Amino acid sequence: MALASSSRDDKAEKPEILPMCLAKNSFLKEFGGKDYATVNMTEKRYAPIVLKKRLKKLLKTSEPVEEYDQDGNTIILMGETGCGKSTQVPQIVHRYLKKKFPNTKRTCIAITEPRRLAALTLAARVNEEMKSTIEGIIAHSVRFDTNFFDRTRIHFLTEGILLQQIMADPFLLGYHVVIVDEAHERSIATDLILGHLRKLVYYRNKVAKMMERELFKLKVVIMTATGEASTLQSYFPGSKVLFIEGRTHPVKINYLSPSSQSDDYLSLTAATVMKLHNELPVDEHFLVFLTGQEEIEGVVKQLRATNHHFHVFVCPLYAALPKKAQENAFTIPPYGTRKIVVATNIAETSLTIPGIKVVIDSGFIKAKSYLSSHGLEAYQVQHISKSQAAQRAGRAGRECPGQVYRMYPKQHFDNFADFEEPEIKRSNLTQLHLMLPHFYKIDGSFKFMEDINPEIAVDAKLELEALDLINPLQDTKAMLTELGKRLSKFPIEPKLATVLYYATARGVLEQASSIISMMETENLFLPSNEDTRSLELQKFWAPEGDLITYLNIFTQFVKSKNSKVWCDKSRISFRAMTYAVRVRKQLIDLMKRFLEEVEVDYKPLHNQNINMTIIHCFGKTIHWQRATMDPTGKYYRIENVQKVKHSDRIKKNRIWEARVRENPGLWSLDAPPKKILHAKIHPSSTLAVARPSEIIFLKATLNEKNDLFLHHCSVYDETIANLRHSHNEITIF
DNA sequence: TTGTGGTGT
Repeated sequence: MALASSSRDDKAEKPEILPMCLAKNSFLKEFGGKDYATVNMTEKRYAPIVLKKRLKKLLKTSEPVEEYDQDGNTIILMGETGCGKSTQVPQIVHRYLKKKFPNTKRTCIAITEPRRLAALTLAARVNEEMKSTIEGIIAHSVRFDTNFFDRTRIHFLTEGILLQQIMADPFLLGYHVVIVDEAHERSIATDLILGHLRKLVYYRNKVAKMMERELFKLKVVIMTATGEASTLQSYFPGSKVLFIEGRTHPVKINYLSPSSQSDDYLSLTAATVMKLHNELPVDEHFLVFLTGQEEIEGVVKQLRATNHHFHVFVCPLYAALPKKAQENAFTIPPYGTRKIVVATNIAETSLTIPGIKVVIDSGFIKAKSYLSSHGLEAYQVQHISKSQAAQRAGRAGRECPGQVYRMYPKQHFDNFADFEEPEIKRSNLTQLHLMLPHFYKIDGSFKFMEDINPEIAVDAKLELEALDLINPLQDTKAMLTELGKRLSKFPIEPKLATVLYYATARGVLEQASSIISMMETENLFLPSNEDTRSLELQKFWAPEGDLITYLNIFTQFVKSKNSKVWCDKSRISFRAMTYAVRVRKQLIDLMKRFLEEVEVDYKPLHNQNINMTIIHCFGKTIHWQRATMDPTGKYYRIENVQKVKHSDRIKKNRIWEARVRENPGLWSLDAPPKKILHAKIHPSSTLAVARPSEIIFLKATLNEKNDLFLHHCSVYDETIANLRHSHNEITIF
């Protein structure tokens, strides 16, 4: 790895990128500062308790801080993918710590990854490279899978796990160095972690200086793709920036000539693939980037149907495709055959396909966006960013020099945004706002790298207020209600956590957690033709709708003793079911733990339909997600004013009628309606055909064609709505 | 009458 350094003062200068072999020393020089190798602290034992005490004392007496000066303790490490930084930097840091603190019982490095698979494979690879014979020195932690020990020195974990650890211990006393990998991906978790670390580095180092204990320092390494450094650098004032040389091969870029451009990028892409297939050597495999399943299947069909089919091996690749079919893309095709992988952005970051020499880039991506005017997440086809185009092109140069064919002219590329919008700007932030008070704990402040969109924040707070999880009149740091505090640690959406709480009070925790864990799975059903699907579904189908159908499927899976054979026969994903079982156990365990100090009254349900009770728990919690059918058979939202028990502010902002303004496709909340936009029950729902007159839904999405679809639907008529329970509500103190 | 990609002590 090769590094060059730059400080705040010479930002304008183009950084020098040095060859690989000099990397280690320059990194260590920056990492250890001047006193590297001269400091030899002797720590008899690891002493986090002392550190915690001093940190608390410091925070009690410290003045508000304008700028969290990193004082050289944060390093921003920029380098292309494939430069080896994810495996090398943790080892370099590990050896540095060992040398610097030779008598310390234990030092530990955390490395966060956005994806489970990366955390698992990197830990395995580093373990192999270091030839470590003691189990657990290098460990991984992802949900449901950890091999972390007290003796662990290098800990690869997902961002989600580190967030949970921050909420449990904001000072991260178990770590001496935190490395944030793939920071450029800017997931919501990345943004929270970076926002926390910039404060923590400041305070940990202040205490370390006061106590003259090097060991109490926290150092942070932010590893990111090459690109704009100034945003990160000003967010971490006093940080060092280093550049690492890449290990990828050159990729020749071919743009579409302006004369051949067309609105129909699909036909253009398919035609280009066929043309290139006829021109290029057959052992140069293709990777085609499109936006979604439907497009991909269409193009795949087209490519397979041509008379070239003897020489092409066409593989679709998208997340919903069963694992078995996905594996085709990773195989070596028959001799004399060209492999053509047609993929979504799953192949952009998550999966690396061997043997690719040519990339065909449509220039489009299907991405989530948040429509704050009506609190909906929408999926829309958009232009990619320049950095995504580079990322896609890079896929052609993993093993040898390659080329990319961009289905857009250079002039279009020049108009692309530099980077994609970070997830925090295009998502519902309800769950984030429930976690946020934990991040104010250190010194009562928190600032994101880029401010949250205020409309999105208002939406999130209103929903949390409606759920009684926050008190909006309080400061952010003290905003959570007692219930909110408890539910903030559940790994599910706040509204689902609240459903779980009500379900517990009514003695149907087990059933509600089954249903919720089923909703957490993706791609539950294996592909099958429509006729067999409806036959199979009959076995589980519940007249009440999707929620009880999920419960039936779960119950029968458990009855089958979690059998894969049963799953295959029922055209249900075994992977999804196994996942649901684990999520369910986690939810029940968490709920039991949080209710330990609370009296729960589990009265048996008598003379009452248990399914109605379960549905009532959902409907009562999310009463603003009720919808009713109009005479034309389409759905719109209803509001039941009597049931709105929270503040007037919410009533004003959330008159949940499905109306639309001039703008087609918008589900207006409060503006005078000009035109009513109707929602449809999503075809995957068991109620899509029956279409009962009154329903609740757990999710609404807007697709590319402006169809507003309701998901996870259940019948919810007046009988259920007015259900009275003899059970006591849980009171939480 | 249909689903970009991730993630959670």
